[in-house]
Amino acid sequence: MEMRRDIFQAIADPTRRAIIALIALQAMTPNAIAEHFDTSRQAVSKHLRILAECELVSQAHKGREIHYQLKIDKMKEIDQWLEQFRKIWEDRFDNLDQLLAKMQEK
Amino acid sequence: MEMRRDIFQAIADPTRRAIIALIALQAMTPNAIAEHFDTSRQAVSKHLRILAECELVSQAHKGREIHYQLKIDKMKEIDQWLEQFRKIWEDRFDNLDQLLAKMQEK
DNA sequence: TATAAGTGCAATTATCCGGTTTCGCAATTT
DNA sequence: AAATTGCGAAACCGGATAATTGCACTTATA
Repeated sequence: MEMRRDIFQAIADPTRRAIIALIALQAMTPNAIAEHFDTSRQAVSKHLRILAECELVSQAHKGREIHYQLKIDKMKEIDQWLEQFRKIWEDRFDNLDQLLAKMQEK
Repeated sequence: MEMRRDIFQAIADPTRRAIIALIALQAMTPNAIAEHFDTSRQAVSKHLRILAECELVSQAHKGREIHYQLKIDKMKEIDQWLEQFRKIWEDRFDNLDQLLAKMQEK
């Protein structure tokens, strides 16, 4: 029943996106994270589990606390997927640029 | 009716991501798109409906055919969301860069 | 040692999602 | 006019999801 998750599914949930942003700069415990949302600690824990399955977070155990932090490098996968589209919209921008240049010549 | 969808949910499904890539450069009909997948035309139609709800595709009616094309600009929304993380990983790269520079000084 | 705090896991439930099948409608072809 | 083609909508189904609740385990504190 361990479903194969990927990073795109991970960021589909708005709460998960908020968590990702929250722990991007500094590690946080599940309890501390849960305080930022209108949901239970267990629900946050589940989200963290999903993020961990996608290797999007790292865990640092300190006594009975567990500090979660975003593995920022993993986010580059989204960036890489976007690359194909970025090429297109940049090309179109260039074309528009050239068109404007031609119009100015006349 | 369901205004509950956003672009992140749209790209969560792998088939939808493939459709997006397929119609990024040129408009295609549902039938033509469906030929690229191991699924029915109706299923593709459902995906296109979801993409349309997110304003990710444009429709051009030609007789009884409907040509769908990706609204590439909408993809920039993902890019904008990534911006916050791009800053972080670029900063870390800079730090690493400076660290390497210092090490070479000695 | 007894209690409290921090956490993960299991069971439950209501909802959502993606697919198929069937159907109806409009545009084209014969 | 009749048959075909292209399409979306509705009904349905099995599996996935997200949230809650209850519990068990470990670590810290009284």
